[in-house]
Amino acid sequence: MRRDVFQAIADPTRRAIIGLIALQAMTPNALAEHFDMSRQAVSKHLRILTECELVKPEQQGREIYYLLEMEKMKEVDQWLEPFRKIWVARFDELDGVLDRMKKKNKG
Amino acid sequence: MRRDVFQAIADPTRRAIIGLIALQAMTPNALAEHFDMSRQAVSKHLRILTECELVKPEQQGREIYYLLEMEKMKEVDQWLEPFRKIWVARFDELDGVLDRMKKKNKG
DNA sequence: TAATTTAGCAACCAAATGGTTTCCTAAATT
DNA sequence: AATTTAGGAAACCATTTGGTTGCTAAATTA
Repeated sequence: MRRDVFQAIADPTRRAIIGLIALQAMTPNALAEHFDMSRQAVSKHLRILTECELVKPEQQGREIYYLLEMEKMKEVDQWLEPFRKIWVARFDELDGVLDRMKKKNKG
Repeated sequence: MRRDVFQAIADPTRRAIIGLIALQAMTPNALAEHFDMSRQAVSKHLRILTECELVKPEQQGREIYYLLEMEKMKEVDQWLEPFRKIWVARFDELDGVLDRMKKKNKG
């Protein structure tokens, strides 16, 4: 099976989990309360997130807190980077067009 | 089935397709030459990308050029935004720490 | 007009997903 | 010592994925 960030964020439940633990580390039980599914289903998502290294389990007594590995999130950002450049370039282009239009109207 | 940007970019072949057509619109056959799989397999990925509205087919004679819908890519960027804020905040925090260290060494 | 090229569509298949339920172990509580 | 609680592991299931091959239709070329 594929185990990378893109696989990790493909599922909406997993994106929601990421959103929740970004605010604060949480246990599987606490997380499960936010979803309409069994604790085990959430645990499975946590396992995938752990395998993708987007999340790190930290034992605390009999509880396990899952924390977000922010570094891994940057991989998505990095993949996006060249595309962001393209749309910024297009915006600048449009900017130039608008500029020329203004000048034309003035003159 | 789920049909959103995150599903679209989950597959490495699809990410590669996106990368290729970001440079220039391409036909399924032209795309297939870049991969070690059948033209039909690539076409299936194009269908998913089209359903996710990340790509737009444009008929030209008997050829169909697929172009990237850059706007849709921004949805990933938008989802990332709050997380980016967090890691920027952490960097600033670290910055503050380094600053205080410097001052301590000076004094 | 006949042959070729482009590309979508359908059927098929093995493997992966996303969920369930049941079971087990280890800590914490009584 | 017995019980409750937290949470992982396994078995199971339906659906989806990602690939294959074979077909057809339309446009192009000879």
